[in-house]
Amino acid sequence: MERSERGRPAVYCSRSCQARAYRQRRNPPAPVTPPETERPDAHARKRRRIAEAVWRIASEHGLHTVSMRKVAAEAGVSLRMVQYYFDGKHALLVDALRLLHVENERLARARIPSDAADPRRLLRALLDEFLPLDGQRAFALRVFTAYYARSLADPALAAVFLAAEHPLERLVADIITMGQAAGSTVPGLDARREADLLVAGITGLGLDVLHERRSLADVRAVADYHLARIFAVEEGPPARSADHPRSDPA
Amino acid sequence: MERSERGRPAVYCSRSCQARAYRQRRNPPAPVTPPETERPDAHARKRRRIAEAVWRIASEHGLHTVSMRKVAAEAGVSLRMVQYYFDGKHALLVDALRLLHVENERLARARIPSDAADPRRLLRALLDEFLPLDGQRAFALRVFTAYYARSLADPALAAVFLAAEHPLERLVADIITMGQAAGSTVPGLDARREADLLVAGITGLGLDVLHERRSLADVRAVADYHLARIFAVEEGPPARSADHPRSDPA
DNA sequence: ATCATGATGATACGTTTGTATCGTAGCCTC
DNA sequence: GAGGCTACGATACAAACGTATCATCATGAT
Repeated sequence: MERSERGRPAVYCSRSCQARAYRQRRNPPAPVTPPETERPDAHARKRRRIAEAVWRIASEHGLHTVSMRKVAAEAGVSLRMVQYYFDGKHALLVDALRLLHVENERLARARIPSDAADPRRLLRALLDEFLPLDGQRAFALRVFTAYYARSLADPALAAVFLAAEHPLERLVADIITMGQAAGSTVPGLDARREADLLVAGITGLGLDVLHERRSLADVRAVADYHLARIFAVEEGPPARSADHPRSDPA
Repeated sequence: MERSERGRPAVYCSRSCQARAYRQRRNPPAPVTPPETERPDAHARKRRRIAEAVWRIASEHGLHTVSMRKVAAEAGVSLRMVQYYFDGKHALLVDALRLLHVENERLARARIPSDAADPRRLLRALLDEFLPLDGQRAFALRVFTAYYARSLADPALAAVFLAAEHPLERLVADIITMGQAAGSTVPGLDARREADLLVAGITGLGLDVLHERRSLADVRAVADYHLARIFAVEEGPPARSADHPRSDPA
């Protein structure tokens, strides 16, 4: 019959405290964060701040070093707060991945030029999103990589990747098809197959850059080669945006 | 001056035991496993057996769930044995990765046909090594993926990948070059760029298969498309070398 | 016969980790 | 002004983890 075997020992301050504790013990389901999506301001900001701490730790020391206490310290809040805003460690990891995903999509969407005039240039900008071209993209790439590996053994994480990343190859394929329609591509292409290998390949090469197994210039040269292979050579000015192995780490 | 604060408390069985303990305490460096590469039989077999347990746990539940005790249980040995044969947890992980690498290279080398007659067929066989075509390859791919992510934050693991995997793109490039010399490829190719995207892309697509984000047939279709793009279309019989997933979970 | 050594069992320590409370302060509403 | 709710602090605890011993039993050298 012992009510509490763990946690702080029960030395009730008053009858009212004891009564409230008893009541809360009776109906455990979710008095915490019931709205889940409302409370548009402070609540979401706190969650985001804690999630950012998860990202930083995962990016710098790996996902396996993420603990509730480290996250709390990194976010500058108490352990209790991490528990309060997230439903346990697993939920924290899953939610942090979700948040990173929407954040990343927001940033990417802002970075690629919306003037869809030149399919080749558009495709180039899109593929650049998978390369660690700046600190932010390298950061996100590291975190995603850590999560990706973990998702092989965690269906909840896998679901986030599944739901999120899929239409990307289709987008690339659409851009190539657009180029085909405009007659600016080499004839006889299979847009879907080209898109599939491009996306998977550039992603992998981006990881190689993180690993310092390849230089960024090298990867961009590979991308340029294949873009030139797909699209008929044109583009009057050389348009070499960053071909020189300028070595721009970070 | 207390000699032992941790571990089993010192209740010496005899003066000789005490003397030995004292001596061992004085010179800590490596009385265990000093030969490191000799003792060709039993020692290496035990290490291998323990490493296999690491692989299995990493493949099934992720690298972050690997603990010394779990490894011991999975390998059917005592915790002490894992400590004895490996120098702590980190060394266990690193060595297990090294062993998996040599094992995988051995298997791959045995699988690809050594008759280097047809470059296209040879390349196809080589790329197949990165796809989870059977239980063994899927298994190894899962483990490597887990390690790869961790290696982003662990230089010792990164070193294993760096030293190991690099000449692979060069090999693919050489095969393409071989095809170019034989005149069986489309003109105007850059063998290195083609090899870089092929290896990175097929690897990434293989991961998609593990994630069940793609079907194996889909990935092989992508590979076939690009092989056909690189090599002039020929090959009378369809020449499907190993389509049936024979499922050999070694 | 003694002793060193390698392999293995047994056990315990100190720390970290996830989680479970209990308590309180500030609202807001009746 | 009593009671409910949310946000937060403080604390505690069991389990797991990495590691550090000590003990024992072979076997082979001295």
